[in-house]
Amino acid sequence: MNIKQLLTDKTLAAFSVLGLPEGTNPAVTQSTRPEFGEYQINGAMAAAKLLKTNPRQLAEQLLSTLELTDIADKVTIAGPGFINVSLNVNWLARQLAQAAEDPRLGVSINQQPQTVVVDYSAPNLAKEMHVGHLRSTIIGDAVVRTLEFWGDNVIRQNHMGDWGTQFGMLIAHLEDKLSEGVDLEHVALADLEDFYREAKKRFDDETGFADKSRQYVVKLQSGDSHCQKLWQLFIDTSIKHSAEVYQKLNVTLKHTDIKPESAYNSMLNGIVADLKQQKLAVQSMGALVVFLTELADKEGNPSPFIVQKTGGGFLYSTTDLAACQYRSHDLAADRVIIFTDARQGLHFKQVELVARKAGYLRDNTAYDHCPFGTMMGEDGTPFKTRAGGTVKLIDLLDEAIVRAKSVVQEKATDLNEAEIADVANKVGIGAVKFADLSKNRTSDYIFSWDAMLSFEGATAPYLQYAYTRVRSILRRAQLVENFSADIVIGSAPEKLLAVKLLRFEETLHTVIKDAQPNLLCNYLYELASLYMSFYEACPILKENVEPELRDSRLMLSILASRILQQGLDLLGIDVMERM
RNA sequence: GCGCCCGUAGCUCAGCUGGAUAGAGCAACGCCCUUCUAAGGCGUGGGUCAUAGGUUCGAAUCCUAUCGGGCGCACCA
Repeated sequence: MNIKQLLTDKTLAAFSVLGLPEGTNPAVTQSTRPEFGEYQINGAMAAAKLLKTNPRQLAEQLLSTLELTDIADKVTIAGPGFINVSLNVNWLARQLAQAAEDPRLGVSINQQPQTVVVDYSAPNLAKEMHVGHLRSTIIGDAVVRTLEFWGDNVIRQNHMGDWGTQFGMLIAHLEDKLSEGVDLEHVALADLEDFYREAKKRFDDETGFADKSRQYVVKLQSGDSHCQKLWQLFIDTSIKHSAEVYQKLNVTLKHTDIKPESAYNSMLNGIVADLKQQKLAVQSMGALVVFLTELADKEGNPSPFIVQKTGGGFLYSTTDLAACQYRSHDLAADRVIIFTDARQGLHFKQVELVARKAGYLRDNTAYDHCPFGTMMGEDGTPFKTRAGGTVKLIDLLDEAIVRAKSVVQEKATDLNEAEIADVANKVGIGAVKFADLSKNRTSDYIFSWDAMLSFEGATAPYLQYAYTRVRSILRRAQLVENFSADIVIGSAPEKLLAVKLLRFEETLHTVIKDAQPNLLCNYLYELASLYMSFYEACPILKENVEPELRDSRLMLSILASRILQQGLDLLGIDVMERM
């Protein structure tokens, strides 16, 4: 059930009867204040402006034409031409009854599924995952889960960085270590982060090492078997690390979703040859470049986009073009969504321009780069540890779980050790994810241990707690299988909760359209909050509650718990029965 | 220099295609556990929506300029 859509359709029908031009925006929105009902139709004012008529009069015409019998109790005109709709409680109750019978909780299923390729997480395999990978990984995963729930055909692609220049450096360093007789598995690759730091130091300081590294890249990319064998060791180690992180983070990415940069290697020569042949790419200062006049500066200097380095090497631009070709043509994607930080905005703009011109992206493939902000420290400067290094993601998650455990032990009195461990895990991970997912900012993202691991207010634990409260009631009620009862909405908290429950689908659509899970976070928080108010104000299992009223409230509780669980699951956050 | 993103309560952030009196959480201060889990609820205080113009019935939202912050602009990804 999508109330907003329903009212939009009704308004459009009325517009059509009134002879308003096609495309007039009904502008149906959720009401801004309780006294304005639940929805308001603002389209009359804009339409009146267009037709140069009196908005109030047009609103009155619209009102007499609108067919909202049963749906609305009261439809009134206010101010310059607002139309306020107050929904009928019996109608609401019927919609809720339908949602309760539906495994999809009343959310309709996509009638025209699209093939959507979602590129997310994409860690650099030369290092361990650090906090900078958090956003792409969990935002991408939430959007993927939501798209799948809606019914799209989703193809996850973990565009792992396994082919870059750093691997030359790592291989060169590893080779030296091996010649010193170091035990490979246990020493050299035990801590990829340390290993990377050592190699980087040599790359920067040691004469000759950088050149040697570059030679190794060329050897690797041209298929040298010895180099590939060493390279494979890094890849395997690193993928193992990332799998651990994904599991701990409750992220759906699997080994089969990995489509790393190296997977496009065989396409790169062809891409470059084709760009030359199409006269899109030209030689410039030794490199092969596509000049983009669309992105020229004020003096008319076009923006350069290098597709092949001096000396013949390929770069990520080449790989991303190949990825466009593969996704749009081979996978037949209707939409490609890429989650990376905002610093790559220009790059993806360039990729899309070139890919469209060259035909690597079909016209009917949407290409959505969804950026997010750089991680900042609490002082507003780029985020680092006190020692000046990066924070490993796995360490962050472990700390979250430890902190959660101490809170759980303090608050939960009747849980055994195993239950405490389980709750701590779900609360800690949930808190980290919710803190991040609930933010919309595309610029600065301020990282704060305290904010992230605080378990009060608008946080995952609040939602999880709301869920356990509902479940506790449902357990006590000892409901029979397939319990069902009439829903009667008699009080304000019940109506507020009812309307919110019926806005689940509406919310999911906005999440999908803009690839913004924070909208789902807001919704779930408001739902939990309204349930908490309902819980305090509307007794259920207490004495002197009429059986009909009790059963109706149980129905509302069942729906609330199911939507909370489903919504949190779309965010990749688990719930539990007790906490 | 050019370009992109951003500036909303003390702090962290919402605010959907322009709508009515700009909302949450944290922090502060009251109240509410013999009664369905107090990780909770109810209430109070807190705002020149960076600034200045413009567009219009109506602007936090759109346009222009300025100031402030972040980031990006040729062989890293």
